[in-house]
Amino acid sequence: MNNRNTIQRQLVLETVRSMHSHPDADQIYSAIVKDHPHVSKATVYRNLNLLAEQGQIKKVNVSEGADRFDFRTDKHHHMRCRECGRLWDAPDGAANITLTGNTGGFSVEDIRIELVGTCPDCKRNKNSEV
Amino acid sequence: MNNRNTIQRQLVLETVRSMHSHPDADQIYSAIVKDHPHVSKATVYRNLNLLAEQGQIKKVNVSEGADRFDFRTDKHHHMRCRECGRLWDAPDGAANITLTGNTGGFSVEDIRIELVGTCPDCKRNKNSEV
DNA sequence: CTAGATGCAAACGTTTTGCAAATCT
DNA sequence: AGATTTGCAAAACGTTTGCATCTAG
Repeated sequence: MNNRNTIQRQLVLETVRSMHSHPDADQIYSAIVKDHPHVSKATVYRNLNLLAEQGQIKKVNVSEGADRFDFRTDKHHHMRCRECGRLWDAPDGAANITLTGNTGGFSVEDIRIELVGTCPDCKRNKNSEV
Repeated sequence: MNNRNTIQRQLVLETVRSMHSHPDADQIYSAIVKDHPHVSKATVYRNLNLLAEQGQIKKVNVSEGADRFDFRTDKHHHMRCRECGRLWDAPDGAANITLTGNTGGFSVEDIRIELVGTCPDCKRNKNSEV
């Protein structure tokens, strides 16, 4: 049997599903530990990886800092604000990528896209700083 | 004055320019230390970051493992082989991305694309394994 | 009963940092 | 001379691992 239903695993899954802010492992761990001080960070990491492998959650690799985790498992892109570091979901159809064939014998199996820029909140702050 | 012309900085720049295999900091360091045993890894890191900031080389963030460095500074995408980990330049026009406007007030300033798959070499090895 | 999961602490790989000494300009 | 850069070692950071213990099925 693989995939036992431990309290820890349920907690990790529930916590990721409840946090819609693309948290990293540490934020998920902190949220869990608040109510369950006995849970260890290693277990959180192990379960995040396992749940991501199983497709129950998604691991989002970002170009700066720790990996984020996403309760959304459907295909969508992310926008990272270079000011505050927050990750945003790109609206459906915001970015469209097409492979135009010639990859010189390299088989493309996955495409990772990250839109980097400035979020509305940080744009506002920048303006008011002037 | 910013940007002194130290031997170490020249070495880092020359070494990156001479290695066309998308090396990581450690590989660049090893290549330098071979002939200049006194150079420290911290200096290599500091210069790689500085040269990348100045646009003389490019830092390529990949979704697995250490950052790579690229002598090419022109805009192009990369393909990462999940078998051997090597990075390949995507031929011009291999991938085409278009922003279709609606990013909900988020200003996109940069688009990072990584094509993940299997390189020709590793495809060949896989077949002969069967 | 036992394969699988946990907690802990220690190790890991990558990168940055504090500081005194050295070096460019 | 003076600001910048270096080397070194130590720390930071995010993540994984070894191992003895525990637990779900």
